[in-house]
Amino acid sequence: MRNTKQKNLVLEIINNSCNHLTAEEIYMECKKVIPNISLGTVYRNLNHLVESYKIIRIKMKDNIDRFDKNVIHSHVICSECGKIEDVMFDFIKKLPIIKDYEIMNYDLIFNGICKKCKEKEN
Amino acid sequence: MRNTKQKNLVLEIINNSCNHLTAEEIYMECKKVIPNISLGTVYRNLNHLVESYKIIRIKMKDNIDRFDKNVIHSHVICSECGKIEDVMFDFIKKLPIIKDYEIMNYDLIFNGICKKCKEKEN
DNA sequence: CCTCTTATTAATAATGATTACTAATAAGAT
DNA sequence: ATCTTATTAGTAATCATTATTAATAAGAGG
Repeated sequence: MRNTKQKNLVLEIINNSCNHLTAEEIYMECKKVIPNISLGTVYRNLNHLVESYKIIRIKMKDNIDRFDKNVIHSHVICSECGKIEDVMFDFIKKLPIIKDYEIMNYDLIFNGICKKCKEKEN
Repeated sequence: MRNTKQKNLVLEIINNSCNHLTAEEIYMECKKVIPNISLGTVYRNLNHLVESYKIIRIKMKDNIDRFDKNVIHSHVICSECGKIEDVMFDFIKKLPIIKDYEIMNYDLIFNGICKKCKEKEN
């Protein structure tokens, strides 16, 4: 895996963001620095960075992936409006031993209804 | 939400299967009973059943969703071959209290490398 | 510093899982 | 039985993501 300014930029954008960015959003941020960067390049580097555990991919119900720093934490997603937030609490203290598998990490997503949507319901 | 033989069939197929079926696989099973059932009908009912917590949706890296019974358990997925298996252990004893959210359930996926892929690597 | 190999890139086309649309049908309430 | 409307079959459209290709640039090894 080679070092490129495109790959470094994608990683830097994700590490410096507090949001859970989509590929399209990362692409727009990249263009501010490298105006002619290609969307395909962003997608390819996102895949590389996920595979090398530099970032994490969050699979959303709307089929638009989001990307985040690889810091141990979980997420809570509102089933109603799709809002996603970090949950900074270690529900799983250490990686479990699962027969016939070498476990690298885990994805934990809590599904629920946020305050705003709850109020709208009533 | 109305009861239809199509919706009941989709639910029955998922509840009677030990695998994590794709929409296409469920569609093929449905056709054995209702030959002219539409793929769109399967997708619509899958969405209804997920929204009403009758089944769960598993978002996969290959962007092909899989569906499973709504019984509390987790999954382990091989990053190499994509194989998915059940993990019948309650890592999270009860749903946590998260500020500003009413939590309904959670999705927990362990990522790792299976025995077969590990052996292939060496 | 210079090759040389080959991973990476920009630009664009293609893919395919899922959703949208529409007229016909059938739940199930009254 | 009638009526409303959610659901259906069939088909077309969507669009996030991947594939393709010729040109470029890491970075290894002289």
